[in-house]
Amino acid sequence: MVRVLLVDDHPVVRSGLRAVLEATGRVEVVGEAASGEQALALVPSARPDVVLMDLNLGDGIDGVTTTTRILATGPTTLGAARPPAVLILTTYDHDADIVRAVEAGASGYLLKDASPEAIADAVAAAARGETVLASGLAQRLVSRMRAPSEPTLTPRELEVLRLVADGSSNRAIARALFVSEATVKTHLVHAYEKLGVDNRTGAVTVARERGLL
Amino acid sequence: MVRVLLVDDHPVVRSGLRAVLEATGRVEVVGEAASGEQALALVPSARPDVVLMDLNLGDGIDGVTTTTRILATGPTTLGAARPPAVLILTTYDHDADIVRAVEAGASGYLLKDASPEAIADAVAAAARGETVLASGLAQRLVSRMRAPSEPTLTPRELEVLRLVADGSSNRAIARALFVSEATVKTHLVHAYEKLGVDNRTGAVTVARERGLL
DNA sequence: CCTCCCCTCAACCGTTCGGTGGAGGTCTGC
DNA sequence: GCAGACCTCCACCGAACGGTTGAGGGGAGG
Repeated sequence: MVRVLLVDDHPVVRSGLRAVLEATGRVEVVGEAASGEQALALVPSARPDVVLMDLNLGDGIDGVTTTTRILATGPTTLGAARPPAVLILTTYDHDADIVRAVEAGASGYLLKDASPEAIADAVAAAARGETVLASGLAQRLVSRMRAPSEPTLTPRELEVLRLVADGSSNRAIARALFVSEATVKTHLVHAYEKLGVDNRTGAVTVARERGLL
Repeated sequence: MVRVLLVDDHPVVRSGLRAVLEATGRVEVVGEAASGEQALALVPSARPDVVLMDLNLGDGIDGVTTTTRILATGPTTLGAARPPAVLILTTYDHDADIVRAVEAGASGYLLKDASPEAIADAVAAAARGETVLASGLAQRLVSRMRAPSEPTLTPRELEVLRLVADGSSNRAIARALFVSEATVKTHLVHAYEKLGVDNRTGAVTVARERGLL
């Protein structure tokens, strides 16, 4: 029996996962958490083999952070030989956080519209130490490694873009970030190039589509 | 026993709802549909008292359309005395479609992060013919009736705004809509006033927040 | 019929943006 | 130590945008 901890802020989804997993007869749900904080508190006592975690946890710490912390719990914490595998569950395929979670050490990710069989299989695979990636992300990771066809915005560029999204003028952004207007324009021009657009509104839309904002 | 039909494109959510509802002992799940089309096909034979419907059904016809059609099935269809009550289930509180669904005759709406008790209560209330509205929308409906503090964008303004969101220039929008650039600017100025902003990027953001795009 | 709303267009103005081509600074990693 | 990335800033230009006023036509509804 694979010991699983469910982490999702929706009670209904937790019930559904529990029903789906227990129906397989191969999985034992050893706990449920409605937030990242709860999950972190439960891991030591519940000692799951696999943590099935929603990325979008509403208020509180997010799924990526929770994943990082769970995987950081070394052998020192209680008697666990090693931290549990973390399997990411998410609604949207185009969530930039997925990449971050996998880079943080998650064993894979699943879409919420997956079939019960697919979910059960993925849990079993994660318990065996394997990695499970749905197609979309696999492609994205490969392409990111191979050729950075989707360039990364620098922190400063992102910061500027966030203010642009609010409808701020370059002057306002400059004041907010304590830099000159020229600097703001430079950041924006760079962001335009990276996003493949030629104006601020398009940049905001593309950034949103890629989950950068 | 209240007869309920579940409509959601996520198998996990359907399982969760089934588990939650059947645990109350007052509800019988008489069917599950993964799409609007399936739901419409199942209603006559399953004869539910209440249809619990997700607004976001992925591909195919959407939740609002499905709701409209279900409620349009009069006594002519089979032996049903009247169409079932439709209870909307949605993830986001700020979805403009909620208002449309309620206007289409839905008996109320629930958020997916609601507690099992709240969901069961809402289903029971809907079966009794009552209306259940979560707080957010109730306020919105009231305020929309009382004072249009949240003005409505005209169809043309929305159309322009959608193109703006893609990063199109006024000139490009004018060409796309076969009007002059002056007209585009007029629409935009009106939209800015209604949305309480003073530039296109801010307008897009506010419109997105309000679920208008 | 007359009003109200929506869509359409024009001309003019000042402001803001987008694009270019620089330049100097810090910090990281090889 | 030096390349490379990142952040900072300047000056200039044309293009696009935001704001205003004014105006005409069509459809819905009292």
